[in-house]
Amino acid sequence: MASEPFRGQKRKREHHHHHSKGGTNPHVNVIQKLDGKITTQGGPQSKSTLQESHSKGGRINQREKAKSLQAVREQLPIWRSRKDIREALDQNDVLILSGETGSGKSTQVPQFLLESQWCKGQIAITQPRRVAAISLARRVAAEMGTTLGSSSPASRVGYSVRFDNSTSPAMRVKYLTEGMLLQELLRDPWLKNYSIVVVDEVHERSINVDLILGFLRRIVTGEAQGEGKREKRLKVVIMSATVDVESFVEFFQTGFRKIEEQQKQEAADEEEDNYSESSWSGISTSEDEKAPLQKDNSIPVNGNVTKALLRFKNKPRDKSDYITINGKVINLVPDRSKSQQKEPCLGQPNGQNEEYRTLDTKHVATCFIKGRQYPVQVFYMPEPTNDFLESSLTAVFQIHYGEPLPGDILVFLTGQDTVEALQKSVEDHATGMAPEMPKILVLPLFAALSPAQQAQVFLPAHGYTRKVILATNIAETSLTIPGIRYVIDTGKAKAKHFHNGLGLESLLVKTISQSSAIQRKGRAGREMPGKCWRLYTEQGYQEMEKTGQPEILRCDLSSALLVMKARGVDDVINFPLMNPPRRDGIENGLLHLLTLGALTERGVISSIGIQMSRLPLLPSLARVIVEGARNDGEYLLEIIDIVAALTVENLFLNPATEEKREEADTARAELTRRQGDLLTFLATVRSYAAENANRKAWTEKRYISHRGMQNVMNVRKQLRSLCQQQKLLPPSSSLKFHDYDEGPLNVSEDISTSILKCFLKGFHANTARLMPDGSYKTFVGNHAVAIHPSSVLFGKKVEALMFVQFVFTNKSYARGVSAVQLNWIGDALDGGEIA
DNA sequence: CCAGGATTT
Repeated sequence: MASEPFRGQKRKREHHHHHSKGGTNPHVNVIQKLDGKITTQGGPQSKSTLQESHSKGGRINQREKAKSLQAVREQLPIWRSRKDIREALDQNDVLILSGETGSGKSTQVPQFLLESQWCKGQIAITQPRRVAAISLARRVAAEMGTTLGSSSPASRVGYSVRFDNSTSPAMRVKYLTEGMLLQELLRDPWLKNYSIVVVDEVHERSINVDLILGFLRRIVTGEAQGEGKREKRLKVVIMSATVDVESFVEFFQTGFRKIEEQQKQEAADEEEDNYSESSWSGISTSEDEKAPLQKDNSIPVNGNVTKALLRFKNKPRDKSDYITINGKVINLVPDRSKSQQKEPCLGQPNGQNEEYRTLDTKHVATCFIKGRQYPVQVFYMPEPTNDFLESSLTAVFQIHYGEPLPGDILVFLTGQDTVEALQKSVEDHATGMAPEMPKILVLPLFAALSPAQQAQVFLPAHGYTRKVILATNIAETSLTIPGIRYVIDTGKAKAKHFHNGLGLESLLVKTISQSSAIQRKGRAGREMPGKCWRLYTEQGYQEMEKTGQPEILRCDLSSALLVMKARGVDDVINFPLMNPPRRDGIENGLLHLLTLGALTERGVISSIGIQMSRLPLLPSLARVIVEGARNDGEYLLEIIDIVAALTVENLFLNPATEEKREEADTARAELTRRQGDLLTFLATVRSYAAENANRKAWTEKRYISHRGMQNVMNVRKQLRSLCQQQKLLPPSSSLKFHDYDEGPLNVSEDISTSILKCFLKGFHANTARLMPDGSYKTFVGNHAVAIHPSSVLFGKKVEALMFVQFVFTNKSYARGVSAVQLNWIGDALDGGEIA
């Protein structure tokens, strides 16, 4: 074993919060399966205590339960602030509430506000994850002494997540996922159902949260224009775990300030038409400079060259950004300033909401709530390490020899490869331990693991044994593991990053942020005082970014832009975002939507775009569905099956041993199609659907995820239903193959070709051709690309490829690969996707 | 010539 890294180490104590016994979650007693993920639930709200009953006795029981929970509520740190929180929102539109772990904010804030005089509608609380939305709703229902959602029409608490809606008419408090609120925004742009929207876990800065904050700011400040305004004001609560309250305050105040300045400006404009120059994000706005940004999007196909010359121009007042393609001028930001201006709406001074206009800082209140966590002692390395696996190994045994039981160890690693490597080395070393030492049980934990394997982590080890859990980031926020007292933090994680010019995403190991490090450390202090070993120096910690980069700065923006366009945001460049993405990222996303036909030449969402936006899919995949609906939707059911499979990650499991891998290969052989992964998915979905006897055994034999296939069937059902609603599919009664239980497993060559041609409508930019040396080069940009080893086409040579994902890890890989013909790619472009 | 951090509609 390597030398001890922590000898002569620096010690430091952080965050000694007050703690009283009988905290929120002293023991965890229920394992709940949801969506293939195992989650724990806190003790007091265990499943058995929440079994709803419609009998009278059951209701009395509920009330008694709620009464006993009241005492627990009053112990929460946030309880003392309930009056302040209510008053803050009596006087302000926005409250930024920063509450540390264990403060009770996610369960209590909605209950406090329910009693506010102005709160007549529903309260929405958004969560980034499904499980959180459901378990919080369950907890709050118990505290309020009411049944949960759909179990009774009188229920006052419910939740809404995809595939699982538990709501009722009398409901006042609704927990929902961020994605669900964005979906509601499509139907109800002013969120009229709600008196308050509470946005929880904002510090995670998911792209959905950033979009939601933008939409909420537009509503609450009056930046949003158009018809259908609210009669009552919307209140907004932003809840964050970290201390960077400032940026959220600034974000909302900017909105209020902007409206005031706009109104002053309008008054001034009565006298003088002001054409002052302004610039956005460093882009020159000079009129003389004809092409401040110019890009050659040449796509050579069949000798023809489609030139997409991108030119931007900006007149600050009318924002008529446009692209020129083959001499055609196409607006990206349509000018609706003439038609939209004078509409009286929320927040404008001539309306009944005059108090909006008293512009001082009173629009935005802030509040800080102490958390309740056990103290965690932190150790740093005296010197940086260049081999975190070796350091982890040393640290595991240093803890095992030096720290008492009970107390399990959680190690944060980067991915499946590092988890498996460390598992092997820890197990090897453990065999050489003295027999009187406690045993070590090593448990891997990452998303691709089967639910049964994930469940191992939550079971107590029997005998004189210490659990060592080797996890990816999944254990940082998504899963909470009981019994952890020692955390080893490598300071690394894999992060995805989208590269605009290349249309390529990378998945690379990066140094984590300080807030991630704090979050990881906190995993040791949930049930008792703990210790955290950071496999980097204290200086290393100081040099980390304070927070991680928001997702919106790291991803393909076409999806987010379609979300905005479909919800009436034409001027996407001025949509309020806390961290506006680079201009070229927006251009790229808009251009992508344009080539998909989701936008018209004027930059307005097209009928195709509207259809796409109603599908819970990436724009490219949504476009494939819409394409499949043309020609009488002949192959749309097949396409839906494939798309459904594409949306589910880790469908085909990767067995740990070589032997099992071969077993999987032979079992899957009947599903494999030489045309590639897409048609292999089709055969898989149909074959699974046709299996009536034992679907679980069917998946196990083939090393296919059972949960994953169940998910595929859910998505398939949803896509079919959405397509029927939009008349992309005929109603089910006249549908020949409504369910493929009887459908053919194989499709003809002609049908395969038609299907792949539909996919080219969404993915013509993701194509590559075979080079003389046997490698593949993309059509767009001529970049080298290799077929991913998980593909059925791995190692095969075909004249051209189409792929669903282009990702850089060790090198550039194509995933979701199909064999196509060169001339199909030309056809896809001639078909007029630039409508 | 050999591999996918985590969410979500």
